[in-house]
Amino acid sequence: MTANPHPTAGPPPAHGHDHAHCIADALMRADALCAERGARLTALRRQVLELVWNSHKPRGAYAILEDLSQREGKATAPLTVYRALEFLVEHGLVHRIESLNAYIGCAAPGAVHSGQFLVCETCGNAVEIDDPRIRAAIGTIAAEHGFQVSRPTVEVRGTCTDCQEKTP
Amino acid sequence: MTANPHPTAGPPPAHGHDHAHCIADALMRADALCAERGARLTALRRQVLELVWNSHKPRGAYAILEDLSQREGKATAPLTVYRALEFLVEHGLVHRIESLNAYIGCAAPGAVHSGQFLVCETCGNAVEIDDPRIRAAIGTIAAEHGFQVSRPTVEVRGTCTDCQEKTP
DNA sequence: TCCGGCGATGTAATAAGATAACGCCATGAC
DNA sequence: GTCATGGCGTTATCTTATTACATCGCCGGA
Repeated sequence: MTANPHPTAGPPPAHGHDHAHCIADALMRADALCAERGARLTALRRQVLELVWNSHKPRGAYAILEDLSQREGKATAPLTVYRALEFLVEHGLVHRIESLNAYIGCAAPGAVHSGQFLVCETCGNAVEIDDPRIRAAIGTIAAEHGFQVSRPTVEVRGTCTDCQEKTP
Repeated sequence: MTANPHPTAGPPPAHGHDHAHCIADALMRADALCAERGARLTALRRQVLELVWNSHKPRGAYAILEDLSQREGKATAPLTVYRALEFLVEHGLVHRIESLNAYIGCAAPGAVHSGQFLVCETCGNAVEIDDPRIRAAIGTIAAEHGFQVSRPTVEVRGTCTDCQEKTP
């Protein structure tokens, strides 16, 4: 990580797209969403959001912490990051990937997010999906059990297309 | 926890069933399955399995560790428990609930387990389901993304019937 | 203007969860 | 018997997350 002190200025993370655009978009949407809700997207929170969006890989809180410390030029406490992440998760700007203890930017904040992910075990990328069939199936079976859903979590581990091609 | 030094000898955990039966069943199935596979269900592993089955609530590794230490009458190292859990998970006798960092006995070891759970946030109970619709939906969308599934995880947080009735 | 309150952040300590490295011992194959 | 293997013990350490308490700064009302 020390090789690239300014991660956001680096080349796109081999994902075949202009990632700077992803980040800029995410920040814009976050600004809009928070303005709309009267939520305070402070400099710190915005910075953490940007660091989360640094790639399409879920990032651990302590990895973000390191980046943040580096940017600020001074050591930052874990709590600082956890609090920012808490805010971002609450507002649906970031999702937590439970099976990795890691965080990833939400592709569609504001919209319904049932939190479904395809997580590649090889490259580490995670793609957010929001499949109505899965959502429906969960709703149905929950109803059958008289279970009231508050937060459905779907994390599918496996291998993405790119990685399958690389190692056939 | 210190109030009940012999958890397995206690009353059923308010779940409306003879839980001792659940435990005995689970152990029997485990014995059979391991015998069939030539896997060694040692005394330690069996003990840990029993402790996992102590309730229908997912239990943390350190909670199990405490129970184990108490039973053995001497301090046990975390690794001991983790190794046993690893074995049990590998053989599908126990599932890990990612969103809780906790472990729970598998209701149907040997059968296909796609690892789907309804987790009650109030009472802590987790019910394993294995809904073909959810499984199918995950399979479909994964295929659509060219994603090769290795381990699907579905953990639905919410409130179970009993707890809904208690706090309407 | 000053003050009170509240939300955001800083600091320190520690809890909770998990693993790495090393070695001993029991079991079973030969 | 001896050797290899797998299970287990011991110690240290790492990662992840939270608790408790202090401080800062902004904003509204007196």
